[in-house]
Amino acid sequence: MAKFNTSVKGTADVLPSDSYKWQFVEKKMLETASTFGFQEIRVPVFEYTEVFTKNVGETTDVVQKEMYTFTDKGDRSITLRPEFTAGVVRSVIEHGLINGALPVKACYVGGCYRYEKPQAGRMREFHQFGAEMFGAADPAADAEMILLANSVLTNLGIKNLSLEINSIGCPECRAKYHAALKQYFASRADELCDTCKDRLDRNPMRILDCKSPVCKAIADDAPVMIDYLCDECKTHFEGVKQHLNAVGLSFTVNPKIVRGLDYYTKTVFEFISGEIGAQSTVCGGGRYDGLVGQMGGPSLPSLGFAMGIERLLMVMASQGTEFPEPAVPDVYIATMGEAARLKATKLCMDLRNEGFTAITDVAGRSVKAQMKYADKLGARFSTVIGDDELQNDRCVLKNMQNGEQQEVTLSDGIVSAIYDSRIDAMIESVAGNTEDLETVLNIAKKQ
RNA sequence: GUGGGUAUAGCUCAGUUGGUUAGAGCGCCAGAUUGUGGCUCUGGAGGCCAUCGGUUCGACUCCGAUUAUCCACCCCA
Repeated sequence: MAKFNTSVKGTADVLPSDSYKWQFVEKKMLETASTFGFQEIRVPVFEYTEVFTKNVGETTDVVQKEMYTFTDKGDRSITLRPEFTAGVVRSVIEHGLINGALPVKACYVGGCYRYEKPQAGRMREFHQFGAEMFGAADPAADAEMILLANSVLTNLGIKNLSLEINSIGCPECRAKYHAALKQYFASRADELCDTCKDRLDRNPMRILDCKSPVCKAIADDAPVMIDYLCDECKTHFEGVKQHLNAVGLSFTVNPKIVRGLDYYTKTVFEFISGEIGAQSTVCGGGRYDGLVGQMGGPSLPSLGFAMGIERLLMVMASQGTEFPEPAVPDVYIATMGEAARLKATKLCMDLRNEGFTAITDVAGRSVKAQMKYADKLGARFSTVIGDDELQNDRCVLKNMQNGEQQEVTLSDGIVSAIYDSRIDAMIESVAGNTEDLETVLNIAKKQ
């Protein structure tokens, strides 16, 4: 019972050897969003339970059986966020952002929590990046969200995703469609699989998505939402497609795309990968024009999307996507003797204050062991200091890549030698582009 | 919640028809003329063989349960 040394089921540690991937992905996401005018919003990991029950939808699986809900010591019912949108909407209303400049554009990164049975691409704690826009009814907004999602994915170097879009209409035309769909499936109810019989009452649109061959065949002849769209929804959907076409982003209209959260209206979309198993939706989103009003704000047309970071990392792993090299120490200072260790501590601090990564021995090991450690860390330079070096105020700085050594002054020689090498590397990286040299030097100095 | 696969060292895995002190590679630590990494060699640490119960003279091995993990359903990112 006591499991003090294992992580909780459905959770995972990101180890130091992997965290640079997460940092890269998250940074790219926020940077890309910024180019679309989206600023990060940070909302609490937990909210009052009602925030989710009332807005994600009472009948959804997420609310009905997947939430981490508990009572706190103040007798409040609290829930760990199973998704971001509800909390972001709550925050945006609470702080009156929607009384400011519209549309409001916000994005987020963080963990979500759902009590599900873990499998490939599905964790109990998982992480999402997403974006929300409030106060934009125009189809251009829908297109912009899709384009943002697409840019994020592209900028991460992810390929071979398919974009599928659909319109599930407004409450009026959807009600008509629901009725028609229910009638159609009810007429063949005895042929449907058991889960679909359940769905008939709860959410008939879900049947369209069923994997059972029988249901699939039946669904093929079912009425299609697009035929039931009212004029407004229809022209809106056309507008979205026009905007996507205008930038040449290819997509397919999939009338069977249904989002599982109740608040969606009109446009819904998914980015799907074929290479990470059954949980193939890597990004999903859509418009939720009724949600802000429903949560006590003004009626404000809004929309958003979320992408699963673990799933993206799976796609990237499968595609062999390159990540920028993780940072390595600039210099390792090996020491011999107590006096040298004291000096090394000071030298490291000087280097760090200059913005370099400097490491020295804190385990009291032999010089050989220290050198091995420096090698494993991938340190670019190393030096050994002992009594001689202290006396002469000089040491030998070794380039760990090519083994070249140079003698430098102990007090300030290490700093300037590493500066020089960094500048050399930068000059090389812009090879021939001499007009940039000054910029390069400035960057090098600042770093 | 429902299925199926798996469970031996930090990692990847061996382990003969059940037979005594459980193995390899990698990794880790330490040595190989006194103060220098990568290659090589030598040595060392590290496993209640997931847990509990059963069958047996004897179980890592066979059986059952539990737990964890993986995959699928469901649902979603």
